Amino acid sequence: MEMLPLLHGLNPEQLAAVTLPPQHALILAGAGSGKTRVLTTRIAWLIQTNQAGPHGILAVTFTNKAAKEMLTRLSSMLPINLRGMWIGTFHGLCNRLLRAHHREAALPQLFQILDQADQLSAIKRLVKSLDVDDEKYPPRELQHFINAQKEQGLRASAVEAWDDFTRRRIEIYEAYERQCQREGVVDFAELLLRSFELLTRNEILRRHYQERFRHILVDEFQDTNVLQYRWLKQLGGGGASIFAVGDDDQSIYGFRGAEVGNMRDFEREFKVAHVIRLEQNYRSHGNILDAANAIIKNNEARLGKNLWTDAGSGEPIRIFEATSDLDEARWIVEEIKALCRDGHARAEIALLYRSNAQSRVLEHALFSAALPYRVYGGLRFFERQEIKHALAYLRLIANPDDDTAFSRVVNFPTRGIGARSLEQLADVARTRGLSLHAAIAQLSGKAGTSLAAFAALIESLRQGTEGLPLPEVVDHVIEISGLSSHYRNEREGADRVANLDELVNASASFVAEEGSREPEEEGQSALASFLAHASLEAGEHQAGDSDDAVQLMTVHSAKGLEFNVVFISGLEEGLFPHENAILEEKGLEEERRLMYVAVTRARARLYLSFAQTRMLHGQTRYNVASRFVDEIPAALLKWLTPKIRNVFAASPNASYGGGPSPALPRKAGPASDSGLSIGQNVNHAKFGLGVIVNAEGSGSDTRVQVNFGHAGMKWLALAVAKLTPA
DNA sequence: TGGGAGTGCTTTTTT
DNA sequence: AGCACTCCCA
Repeated sequence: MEMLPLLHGLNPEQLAAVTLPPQHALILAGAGSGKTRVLTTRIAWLIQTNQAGPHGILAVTFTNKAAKEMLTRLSSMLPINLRGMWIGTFHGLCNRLLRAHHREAALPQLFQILDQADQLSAIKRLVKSLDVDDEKYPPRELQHFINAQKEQGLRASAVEAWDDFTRRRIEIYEAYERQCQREGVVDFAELLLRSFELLTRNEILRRHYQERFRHILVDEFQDTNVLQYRWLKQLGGGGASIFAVGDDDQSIYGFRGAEVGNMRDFEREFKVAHVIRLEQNYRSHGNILDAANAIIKNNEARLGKNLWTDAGSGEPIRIFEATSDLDEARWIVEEIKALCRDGHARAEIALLYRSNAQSRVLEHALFSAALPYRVYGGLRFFERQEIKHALAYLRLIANPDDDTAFSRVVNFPTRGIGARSLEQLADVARTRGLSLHAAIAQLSGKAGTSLAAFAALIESLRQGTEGLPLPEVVDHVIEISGLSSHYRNEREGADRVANLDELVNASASFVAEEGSREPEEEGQSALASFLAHASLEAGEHQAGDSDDAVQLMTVHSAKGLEFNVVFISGLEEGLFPHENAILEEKGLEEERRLMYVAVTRARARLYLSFAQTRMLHGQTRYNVASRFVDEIPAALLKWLTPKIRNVFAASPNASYGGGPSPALPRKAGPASDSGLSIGQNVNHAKFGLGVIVNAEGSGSDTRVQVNFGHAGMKWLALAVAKLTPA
């Protein structure tokens, strides 16, 4: 018997994973080990060997991009129609489930989805109407609280009230639930929780889906939160096989509720017979992998895994110590220029940093050098102001009781409806238990007139678009609402007008795509699915000016990507690892995983850099090199600057070779009469080598703040502490 | 109603 | 420093 062509070229572990008999499986897939390939080949194999039909497969990812990628690869592997297959994000699939069973889920057919920003404004509105003290209960904090509860699977009634403060927050959570229900809107976490509850409560539906999906495949399993895991357990509870792929070493979203522990729990609770490890890396050269392995080895909480490659060790890792953030940026630009001269494509060069604030200096330097670049992580299409305005009008057509949408555009473009009128309206709505829109009819006087005119506008939009194809609906709404002319008259409005036009195009291509793919949603208003699409998929990040551009992004957004050349900048204690994370063990381990992710993005060449001083939040900070630099074996590193100032290495006496000494701003401060100055390296008997970052007081009262790296930031009295210049 | 001044925040981010 | 947000005045 011959092997299916689809299995050709898989290594033994990949093959074992792909062809596993129907049983629960945990695949530990290291960076660059062919994870997506295994996942898609597994699906193709199940179908080709008739173990499952497309109908019986559920595949879950975290991002729309990953879902799309999977679908694309699958359709090139299988010459069949994949329509019946459920591939998508957790949220997308839950949306699909809730749309199909909206009645059972107690939702209006055209329920709207609140994105993060919508949710926040809904909470702000609620806080105002409940007369909550927003100093004590900041809306942002409430939003976080509510989402955290939902992600634990907890309704307001189930949250434990341990103190008065929490009790009040629970009341607000409860009021928020009522408000959402009244308005017919759901937030992201609600999509998950609501569909989980639907399946819990409704045995018939539960069994239907449990019996339908015999194979459940999960991508990036290390990123699942508590609720997502329970959701999977429930769907798989009818004897399905769950095939979970993940990498605990790449879990970098703990800060927003991702639970790496789910991997261990899964292994235990589902009695996974043996975990398959994909450790052969097809991406990076040996030195890069060795560095990554050496770094991650310092983490305690690991399932354990060691990447290897047969690609040869390749080049050493280049490391540069800059005197300042500006100096660092300048050096990076010079290096990139040289790389481009050597024939490297700009798009194959990535510039990574820990936090977005770092991009400014880099962008400036790239811009000055006329190097095309593209920054990821900006405002996305569906998040733009003008787009959200247009969508709000569309939402009001679908559901005039959507108070969030109502509030957004009731006076935009301005039509003389001021804060006073809206307060009046909100009062009426509250006392009578009506939506803002419904409350208009109860209002008289001047406020009543202008608001009635707005209600009439919404009604005319609804009537004027009835039966029209979606793109024409969108176009009509943009024109008649006054948005279009408003932005045309605005000085800087040209881009916004263009974006509104683009929205019409987006709706047209949505219809074109959707019509060919979603037979199950027939009969449902195209408008509603378009609105859901807009919420669930915020759209491409801001397009770059040029296709062949240097790629700038945070380490987080680099996950899943790879480049021939990678720069990791700002490798400084306090920045990377971030100071907020250093204190707790878990935080530091997550930072280290982040570093691991960063390093493993590189195929052939990796640059590391750090700066002695950096401007942050309007203040100059004095830094020492990141501990992660020291976790890389010295033999793998090629220093482009003499190795000094590296507090973790025991060579404090190395001198700065050649050139002028680093241009540290040495202000004559209180510290100077002791022979010490800011920016100076010092030795301390207990804490070791550090750098002075701040000083206060004078004479015998002088205290200095010293960054000791490992030992942290300390304030020391000069009279007491024995500090010697290093 | 809109803009100017004052205030406060600032890790990472997808859905 | 830079940005978002609020508040107050013309």
